Amino acid sequence: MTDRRRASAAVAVLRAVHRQPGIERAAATRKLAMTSGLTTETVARLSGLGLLSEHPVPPTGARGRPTTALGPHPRGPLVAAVVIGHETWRIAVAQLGGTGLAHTQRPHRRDPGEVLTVLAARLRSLRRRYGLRIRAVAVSVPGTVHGNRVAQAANLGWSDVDLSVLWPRDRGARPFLAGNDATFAAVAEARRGSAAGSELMVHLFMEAGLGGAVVEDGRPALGATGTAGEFGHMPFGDPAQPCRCGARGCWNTAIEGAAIARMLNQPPPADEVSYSRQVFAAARASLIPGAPPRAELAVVQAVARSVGTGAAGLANALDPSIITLGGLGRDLLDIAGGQVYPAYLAGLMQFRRTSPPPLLPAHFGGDAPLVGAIEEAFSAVLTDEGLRTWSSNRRPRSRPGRPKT
Amino acid sequence: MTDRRRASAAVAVLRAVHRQPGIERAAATRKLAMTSGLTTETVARLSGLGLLSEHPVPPTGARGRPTTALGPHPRGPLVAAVVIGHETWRIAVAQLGGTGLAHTQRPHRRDPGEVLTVLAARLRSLRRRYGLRIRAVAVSVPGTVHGNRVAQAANLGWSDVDLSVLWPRDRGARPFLAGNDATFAAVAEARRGSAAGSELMVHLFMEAGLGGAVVEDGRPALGATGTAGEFGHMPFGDPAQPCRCGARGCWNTAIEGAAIARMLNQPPPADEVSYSRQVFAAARASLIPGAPPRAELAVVQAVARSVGTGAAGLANALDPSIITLGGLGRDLLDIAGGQVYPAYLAGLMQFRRTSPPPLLPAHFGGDAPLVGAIEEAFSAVLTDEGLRTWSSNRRPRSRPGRPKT
DNA sequence: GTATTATACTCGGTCTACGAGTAAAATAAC
DNA sequence: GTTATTTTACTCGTAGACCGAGTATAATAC
Repeated sequence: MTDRRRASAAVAVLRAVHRQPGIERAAATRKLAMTSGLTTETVARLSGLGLLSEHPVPPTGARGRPTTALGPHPRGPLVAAVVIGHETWRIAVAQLGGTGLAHTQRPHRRDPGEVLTVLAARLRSLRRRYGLRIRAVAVSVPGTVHGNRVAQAANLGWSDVDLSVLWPRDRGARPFLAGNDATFAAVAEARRGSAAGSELMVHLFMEAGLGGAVVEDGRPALGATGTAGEFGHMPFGDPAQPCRCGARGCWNTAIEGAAIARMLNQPPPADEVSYSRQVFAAARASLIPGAPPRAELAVVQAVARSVGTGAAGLANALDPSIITLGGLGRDLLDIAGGQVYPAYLAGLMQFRRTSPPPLLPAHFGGDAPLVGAIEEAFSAVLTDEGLRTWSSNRRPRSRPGRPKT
Repeated sequence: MTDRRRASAAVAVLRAVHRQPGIERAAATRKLAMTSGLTTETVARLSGLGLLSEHPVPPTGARGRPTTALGPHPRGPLVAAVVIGHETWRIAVAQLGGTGLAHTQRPHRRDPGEVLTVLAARLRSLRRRYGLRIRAVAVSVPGTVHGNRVAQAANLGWSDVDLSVLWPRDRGARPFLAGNDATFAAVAEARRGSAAGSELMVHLFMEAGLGGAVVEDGRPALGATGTAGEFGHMPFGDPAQPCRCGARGCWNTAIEGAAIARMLNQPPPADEVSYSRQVFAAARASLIPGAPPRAELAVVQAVARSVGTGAAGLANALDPSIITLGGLGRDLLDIAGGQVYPAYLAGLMQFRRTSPPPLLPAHFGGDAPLVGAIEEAFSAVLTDEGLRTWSSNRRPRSRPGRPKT
């Protein structure tokens, strides 16, 4: 039968090392409730496979035989992460633990063909350089992603773009994941950011509009078609306001750049992300003592109240242990936390107010989608299946020495 | 290490039989991707343990050695389910597959002490009658449940009531689960109702207010504190309307009995559930051709639009494969489907409209919480741990014959 | 009757993890 | 300095679950 087991001890150890590089053997043994014998076997096997390395730890002064620290192997598995932003693209290669080995960032002109051609070339080059060490690729896009296609990316002006050209399938069938930037950002916060270790978190990612994700034990809720997390299209707004999505009263109509422009009696901006950033900067400037009051501040405060109320509604419905605000949401808390928090508390059901889920700024800024993409790529690698594939790739050269001629 | 495996083959077979009693051995073998040898071993073991029974199947006329059908064992494990409703309580005992062996329903006077005393006595009696065959108990309450306590149950007038008195812990530590009726109703629909087999469903359960749950692969999303699913307290309503929960603009303020009374310029009803039912009945009556138009119909239609719009918002955010409407929601679709569906479609993001998640009436009516409670109780039983407990309980009498004197 | 087909059963082998016992490498006590 | 204590690592026999190849069984088809 197709392997009915959960993560084997080997995968559990790899995941523990990925989550916390440098974790000590003895600590991992306890945390995973393993017997010391199993740890010995497992670590020996994983080291032999080139999956992790052991290092001595500096003496602690405590009694007992010293343990060792577990870290990524210098020739161990890697993942590639690609982030297509509204002005630049980024590529990174990361090893176990999430630390990067390579990183490139370039501006682009939003032409899908052009961008994908350049990125495909970069990925080919990485493939040549790292070979089979690259075990998975994740691509983040600021838009709606269905399978490997970008259905719609408003801020890029893309629609129905096939991303699978970036990573031709090879015999190894290495995982290729495409996803929404807000979802990846949420994963980043849940695994390594403000919500690290949380069982159930909600991330609200505010850039042009509002996106995000529910993340349970580090796994994002992707929905039936992979398009969950469009929180900006819940009817938390004014029912009279039409939204670009075709509905009315979407939360986004109280938050996104076009909404801010409307409230400021300005024409709809061409680049909403940059526009919102400017308005936020202006609002922030008027906070400086003695600075003249500006209309931008009042608008940002209105947005803040809307975000607070909506966050409370999500807390009521989903009962998360924590909510994080990313992207411009971090600035929002900074500039108008005095509006966000009261609105949040007021929107919570009475019984939730005694210990409300913390509403915190995200830990990551612009790196969030990249970190999340790396995490998701590793999630696809650190499985029993991934372990099998890695082992079988290495088996041919298991006997060290020159290849026979 | 503490058993790292997923459900063993034995548990997988038990779950398959529970899901589909009478499933054929050969079909189960294929469905679970088992080898025939493993099936032989597993079925023999489970039959021997008194967990399931084999029956010949009527000849199909097809070639090949005939298979057998798998069903619950006549002395196999049972669960008890208790449903406390706003006017009556119910208790049922069910065997593998969910079919009932016993069922009682009685009216009550909403006095917590009185109700719990009677229910505890009934459960003691069931315990005497069925002994250790009862492996778990689930209790459904129309209110907010934290652990084993009812935090608040508005329609019962209960607050801070401890349910654990119903089921004293014994050595076996048999699972005792308390939960919200809407959550159990959602599970019922997801496992055996309109959304049977769905990967990701959202259930909206409308009784006094709106509750429900997101159910993924049959498992309800309970939230960090077990109080997820309070969809009625998302701000989908008029921001000016105060809600009993302490917030403003809750969806409930457009839907619940008090809201309906307000819209009809009537005083707030004492029993909202009954009141809403009456209004719905009046609205339904005015649909009969030739009947005089009634204000109730317009109000129910307004409620319908609100439900449709909100359901769309949830679909946008959560991307379910199906949404079901239970409780009064079934009547709502019946009476005012012409308002629900257009509002639902209009509220969906453009790209979801080409194949929107079906919005269907629930399959179960008043039985939904009972069926869901039985399902959840069995979920707690059909695990490796549950299997171990059952086996160890039987081990003493493993050698058939009279007990030694 | 014999062939074909679908299913069930048998049994040796593998893999994972347990658990009890032993060894190693540090500090603490005398 | 030697011995005791503590913590961790390693060894090895055993148990359990499942695979997989081969065999047996019970039906229909020819």
